[in-house]
Amino acid sequence: MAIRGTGVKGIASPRMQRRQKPAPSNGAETDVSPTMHDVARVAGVSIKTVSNVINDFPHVRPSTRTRVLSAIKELGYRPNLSARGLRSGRTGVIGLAVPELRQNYFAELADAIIRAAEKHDLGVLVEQTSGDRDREIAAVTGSGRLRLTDGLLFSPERLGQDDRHLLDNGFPSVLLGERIFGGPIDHVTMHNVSSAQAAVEHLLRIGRRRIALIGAHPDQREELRSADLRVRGYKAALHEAGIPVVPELIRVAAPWHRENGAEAMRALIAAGIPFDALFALNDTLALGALRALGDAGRRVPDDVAVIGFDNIDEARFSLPSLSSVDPGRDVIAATAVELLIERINEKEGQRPPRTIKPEFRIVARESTGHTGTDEPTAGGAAS
Amino acid sequence: MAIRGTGVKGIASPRMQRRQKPAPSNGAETDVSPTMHDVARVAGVSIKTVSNVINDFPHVRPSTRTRVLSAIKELGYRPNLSARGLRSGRTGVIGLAVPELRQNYFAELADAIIRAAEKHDLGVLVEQTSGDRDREIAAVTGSGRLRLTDGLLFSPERLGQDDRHLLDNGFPSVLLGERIFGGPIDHVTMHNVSSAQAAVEHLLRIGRRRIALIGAHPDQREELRSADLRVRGYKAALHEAGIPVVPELIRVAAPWHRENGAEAMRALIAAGIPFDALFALNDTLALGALRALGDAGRRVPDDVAVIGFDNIDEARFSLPSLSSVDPGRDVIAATAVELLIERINEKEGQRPPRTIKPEFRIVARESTGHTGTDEPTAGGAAS
DNA sequence: AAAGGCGTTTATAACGTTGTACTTCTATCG
DNA sequence: CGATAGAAGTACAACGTTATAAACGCCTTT
Repeated sequence: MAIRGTGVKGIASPRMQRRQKPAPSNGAETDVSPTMHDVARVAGVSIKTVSNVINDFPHVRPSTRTRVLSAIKELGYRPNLSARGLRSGRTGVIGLAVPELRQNYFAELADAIIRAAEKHDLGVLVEQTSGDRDREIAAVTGSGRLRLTDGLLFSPERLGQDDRHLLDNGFPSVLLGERIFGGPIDHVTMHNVSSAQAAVEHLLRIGRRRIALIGAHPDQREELRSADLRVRGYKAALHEAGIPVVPELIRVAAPWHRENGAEAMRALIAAGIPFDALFALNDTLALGALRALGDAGRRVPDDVAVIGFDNIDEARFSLPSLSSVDPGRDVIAATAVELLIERINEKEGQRPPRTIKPEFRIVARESTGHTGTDEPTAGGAAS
Repeated sequence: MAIRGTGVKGIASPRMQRRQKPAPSNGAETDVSPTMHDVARVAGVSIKTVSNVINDFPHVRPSTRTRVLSAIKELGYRPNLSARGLRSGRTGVIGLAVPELRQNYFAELADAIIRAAEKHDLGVLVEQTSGDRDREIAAVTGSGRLRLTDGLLFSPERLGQDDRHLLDNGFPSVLLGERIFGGPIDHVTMHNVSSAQAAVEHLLRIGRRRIALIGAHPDQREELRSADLRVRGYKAALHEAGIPVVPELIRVAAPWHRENGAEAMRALIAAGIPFDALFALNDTLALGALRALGDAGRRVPDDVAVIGFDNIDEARFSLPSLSSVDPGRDVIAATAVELLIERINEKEGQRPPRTIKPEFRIVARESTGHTGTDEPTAGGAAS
């Protein structure tokens, strides 16, 4: 009964689609994204042929191919990844969940991972868990935003050995870091024990005998956390050198931030225990300790030699530059991405989880008396 | 003609879909992701009702809602974002193109942006352009991977004023940084001139008169790059204080990396020109210069007071801690995300591009003789 | 008691792509 | 020269979601 025209009341006239496509009467292009249909029409072929060209399928005549390609270029066509993702079940994006990028270590890790993923034409959606246990759980169980992704690289900071079961989420995932071992999924980590041992041996080699350690975990139980593993390497090195372990030289610091490194060093100095070297369980702690040593008037490396762990970029430029353990970040990133891709492509026959540890090397710099250019003192493996 | 059974030759039997869904005869769930259809069946409603519940539409009876919600929970249903993206034209993901995360400044920027985006339920796909002009062009013109995204936050490092036109890509985009001004898209940047002026005034206030600058652009033309703008602020401060500008104290350094800061400082010292303060055009340069000052035996701040720009986290923990200009990174991030969202939601009526500059503040630390806790010496606006 | 009105719910058609099955064309061979 | 294999191209149906329009209740109104 309604007369053609504006409806009487709330009767909304069929609203125009957001992206209207005017009939391409003139040569000018519209501002909405063209689809395969448009390309097909311009090239005078079916949309499937367009698809075939785009996906490099065989059985497309060269002449047809060039016709389609030029239509694509002319229209500025770009595939709709949502549609492709819906159809193919793949989005071409993987998720990366890290505590926070403002922590140098994770920024560099993310950097390396994005580069590695890019080689495989994968995008990386970065999620920050902010050192929050619940957010880590959300990320790994998929409650989070990451359902647009094909898989997940997960670097926890709060979840621990007891949360192993959470990793078994049926979603392609690869674990990074040193907080959980023996979990149900692939894991790329590092030679914590042997590389820590090598770091301490480096200090021993330059004649130090009273080697402090900063970064032990507050609770006393020996677990599998990287802190515990590195402490184990520290003790092993001392043991093999026949040097007794002095408990007072092992200092707690958590989390591994600069302020805590500085704080632990101040406490160590205040305690009045003599020491001539420091093994900090990561570079950030070491940099904080360096700061506290400077405040206290102790010269590095003359009075105290210092070595860190992780070999973050900053270590090269601190004053003095910081010796460190390079755990092979680029290799870790590349390996993690490759494992994840394998899992994504895996049909059903779940292979058992793998754990991979790239080789490490000790990078000697000024803080342990090295003056020349960067040069690895020792490579290694065999954790 | 073919007998039922294996085909004679290449006749592929209709292959099963990758994700088969067994009839849900028993209570046990299958391992494939359930869809709205599954939820609808379990809840005994239509799929549209499920959709309505998920999208918090009105006109759903409470009893129906709870029934649907429990079905969702029971099945562990999770919406397929590709499908949603296809249908709605939105993916819920924005792109962030930065040079590289291993540069502290960009890591912290990305950190802030991811947090800001999360507040709006947006994911962030991070792309690294690696300081490569072609890759920056690819990112901004959309040739890259970012077509799964609803919009782009772009922080160029190579593109300059002459590339303005490239930004007009018809894709919702917001520009960050100080390399391009007056472009065709929204821009979130900072008060380069006035904040640089304030930084130098800070040095003047503590009695310094021969203030060096590190980070000027190699080419001499005065453009609109952040380097030029900050140099302008430097000169303005000196001018107002009635102090002549000494060209030899203005040192070139590019790009703004530690090594170049150290290098420029070494050159400055070698040139034998007296100076009692340094304004480094960013913190990274300042940290490099700090390193070189230390090597040369100059005390900071006693012999040379130093102030940087950006207020990266690291500035708080260097030795000595570094005074800096805080350009308001969190505000910049939040603003950029909000502008982008506005543009994404914009129908057609293109509002003209906007440029927004948050307030800045000067953070005085040890490198300019401040010993207490962090405290802003001056806030400011009005570029 | 029939007619409307409003709160709910549903059937169905997109969105843009790729896989399957089929058709048409071309060249080669006996 | 007709048969035929393979290359080249096409029609159509998914993928899982949301928007539209229409239908179904149930209650109020006349």
